[in-house]
Amino acid sequence: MTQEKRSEAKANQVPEIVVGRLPIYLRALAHMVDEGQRVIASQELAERLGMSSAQIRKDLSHFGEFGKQGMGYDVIYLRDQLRAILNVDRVWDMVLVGAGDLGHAIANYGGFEGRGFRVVAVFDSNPQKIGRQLARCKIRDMVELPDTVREMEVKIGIVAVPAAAAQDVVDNLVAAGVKAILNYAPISVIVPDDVHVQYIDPVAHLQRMSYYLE
Amino acid sequence: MTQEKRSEAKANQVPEIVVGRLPIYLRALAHMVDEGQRVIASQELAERLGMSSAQIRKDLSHFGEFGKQGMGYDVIYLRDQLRAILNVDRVWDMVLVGAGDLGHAIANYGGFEGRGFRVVAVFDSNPQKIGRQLARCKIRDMVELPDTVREMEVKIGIVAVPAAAAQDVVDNLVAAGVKAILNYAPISVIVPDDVHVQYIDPVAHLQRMSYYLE
DNA sequence: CAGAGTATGTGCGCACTTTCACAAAGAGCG
DNA sequence: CGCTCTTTGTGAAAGTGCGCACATACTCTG
Repeated sequence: MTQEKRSEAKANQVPEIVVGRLPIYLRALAHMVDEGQRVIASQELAERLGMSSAQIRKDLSHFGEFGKQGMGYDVIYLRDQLRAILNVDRVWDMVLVGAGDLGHAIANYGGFEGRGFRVVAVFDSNPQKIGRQLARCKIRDMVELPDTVREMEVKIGIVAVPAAAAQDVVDNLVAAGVKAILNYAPISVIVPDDVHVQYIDPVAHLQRMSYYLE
Repeated sequence: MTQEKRSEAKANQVPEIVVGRLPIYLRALAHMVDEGQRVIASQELAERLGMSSAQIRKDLSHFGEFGKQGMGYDVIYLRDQLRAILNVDRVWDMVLVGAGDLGHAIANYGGFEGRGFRVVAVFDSNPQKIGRQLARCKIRDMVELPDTVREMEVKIGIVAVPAAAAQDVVDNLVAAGVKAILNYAPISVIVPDDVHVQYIDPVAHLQRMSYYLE
């Protein structure tokens, strides 16, 4: 039954908002493993995350029963289950487009490793940059993008180009078969229904908070 | 009436989820201004952002009446109104804690300027780094943080330190009077009710998408 | 092994969000 | 100026999400 529930989860349409919280739980659990904590109650996890324990339990219940009544959750077990649910019990290859300052920071970011992702190719359209080394990758010409993405069967793209170029880059990635895009350009892009986009826009977050300031 | 509505907006508790969408609208409008578009209908804006036009209209209606029936919205006017609502018709000073790779990337990020924010001070606890120049700032010792934040009356802090140090840094910022924190460390932190926190965790966004992959 | 204590998983109702759909308001044209 | 066309702003309806509260199940102690 638990197994059945887990495999049906995607068909059963787990709410997006729930999926969005799973990485938060996973992040917290990973730290607890580091700290040597073996067991955690939804109550305590909730306090750490500033949310209600019922929400955590209900979120997890979409995917199965992971806790032991009277005890709580085995930290390592739950972490591994969440990794499996989120498909990060493997490593996903990503291509990075844009080798400017931002692209450099992303390529050198140490936080991907160990959490399920890595950059395997970098592209830029500036001839000055093409051929240079960036982290473990040689910077390639944008025109090579379609072939590379297809050959390597990459499903995730990171966009780190100026806003004006972002939609164009996204169209290229989508045409090449990419199904998930992490967009650092401060602009909303349009993609087909079967492609996912997430935005990294620190300024948008800051503005959200500045509303409440003063 | 419009004016009244605007000034009452904060007391009237505009839903957080609405406030969170305003920066998205502002971002899109800023681009339209650049592109020379003068007028926009909620319909067209909605298509660009992949949402419903009714939602845009209802969101804006929390703050006043900005459109002209039969015409749509004056792009520049609406942009300026949103800037005022979000309090970014001024420039907010921010302190950055952490001068590692990530801190460097943030300090050199050109996207803050022009959208209402700037970094005015950088701190690190590593004696090797203290005193060095980073962007326009000299890196200061963490022990100077409380005095500096208070003297400069800074209300926003950016955390770019390892996860293990994040809660400690946040506590320091809060004690010094910071009311908004942008946290790049991949860990949830605890703050008093009157302090706002937003998280930048690219991996969390990636995991959210990898759930749907394969 | 029984009884006390603890924490899960979930049905239910409330609250919040989104969408629908339309009256009202302005633009433009003849 | 009146008629048509467009698009806003918004009540009301539909749809989602959240937390309470409790039955259930497991642990631990004596």
